[in-house]
Amino acid sequence: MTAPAGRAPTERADAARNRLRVLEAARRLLAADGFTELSLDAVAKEAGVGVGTVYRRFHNRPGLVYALIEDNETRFQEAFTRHCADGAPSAHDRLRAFLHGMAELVDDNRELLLLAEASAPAGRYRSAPFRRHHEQIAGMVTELAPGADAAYLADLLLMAYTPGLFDFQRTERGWDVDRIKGGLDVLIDGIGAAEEADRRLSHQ
Amino acid sequence: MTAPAGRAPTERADAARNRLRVLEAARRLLAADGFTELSLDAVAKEAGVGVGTVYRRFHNRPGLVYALIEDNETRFQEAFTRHCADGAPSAHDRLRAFLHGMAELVDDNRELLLLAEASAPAGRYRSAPFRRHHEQIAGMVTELAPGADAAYLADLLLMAYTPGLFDFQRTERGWDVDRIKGGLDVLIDGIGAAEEADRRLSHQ
DNA sequence: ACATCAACCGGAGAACTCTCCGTTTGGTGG
DNA sequence: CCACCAAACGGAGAGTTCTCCGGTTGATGT
Repeated sequence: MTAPAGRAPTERADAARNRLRVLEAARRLLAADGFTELSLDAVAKEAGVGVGTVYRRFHNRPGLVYALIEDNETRFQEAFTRHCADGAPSAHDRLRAFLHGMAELVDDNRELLLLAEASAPAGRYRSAPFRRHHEQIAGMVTELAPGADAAYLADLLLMAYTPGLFDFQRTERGWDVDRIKGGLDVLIDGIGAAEEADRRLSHQ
Repeated sequence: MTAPAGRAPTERADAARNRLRVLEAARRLLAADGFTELSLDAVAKEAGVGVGTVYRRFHNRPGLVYALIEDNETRFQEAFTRHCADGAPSAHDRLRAFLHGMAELVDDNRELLLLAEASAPAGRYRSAPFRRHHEQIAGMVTELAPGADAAYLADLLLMAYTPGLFDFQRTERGWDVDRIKGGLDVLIDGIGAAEEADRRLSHQ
């Protein structure tokens, strides 16, 4: 009668049980074999279910891995919402907080994200998290620089968190998260400054 | 004696013959089956060589597809070099020309690039073209804004050409190339403006 | 011409992804 | 308690990717 509070209307008991089994099996295999590979075949075997079950529920590897990360993502969103409620910060400050927080979120889940997007990287732009983040960033950019192409700038800002790039910068280039945050700051200031310059020009 | 002018020192005749066969077979299959898939097994069969031969020479699908695009890339580089020779344009103008030209290059080869990075997207950052472009862009950014983190900004500018994103913007969002160029212009101006603002602040 | 050998060839085979569909089962209304 | 069926299960199988290694061959020096 009452929906089980977890998922969509009335998830069957066996489905719920198997969902947990699969997620736990995935965590177990990742802990054992490292974060560089995760065969869904192996996950199914470890979970004691058929491969069909795994694929029906999670669609593909990114789907499974995102399910593993979901909690961190919602915590990040809550933290951001809380920050916005504190003393009504300016668009500039909110954007900065969002981008910095995002950098930390991605850094914390670097290996998992990398694994997720090793396959099906094109699906990223259609995914729900990407769309949501895009909307949020575009909103703040519009506020900060009403004249600029907010949608495009939001795209580019989001690309800063592409797992492959992020990991490359952190690992191969040896940059720390602060350097990345600093780079993003330049961009934020640049967007604001370009807008200002634009305004001065057209109001001259 | 004389190197065959094509490749590394003394490519064997059979190797050269097979290389061409494979490339032609790939073009044939792409023309026939569309640009959404390209099985290297099928390419090998079509070319009349073993799969091992294909993989040894091109390593993986991106490798093969990049070989297919290589000509366009060198034409782009030559055009850019020519532009830089014309009347010594400013860093701002050169960067703008480079980014716009790149947008057209990527647009022209959209389908192939998308195909190439459908697998092995992480390899992108280590690839020779990426490194070369990065260096070129970073150089111009340094000239334009000596205070900013040129390496980071170059990374981000290059991410604008990620095949998945580019195709998404063009196809799903229905943007034309000019809109993308316009978005890049805002960024270029922003980088310059932020730098200027920075300078004013520190010289105050 | 011929011997030598590094480089190349080819395809069997291991591992993986994802689909398809016949079978089973949890939930519900009578 | 039972009958019903939408939903979930599972694993065989088709299609790929990529590796490995025994066999072959093109280039070179004599």
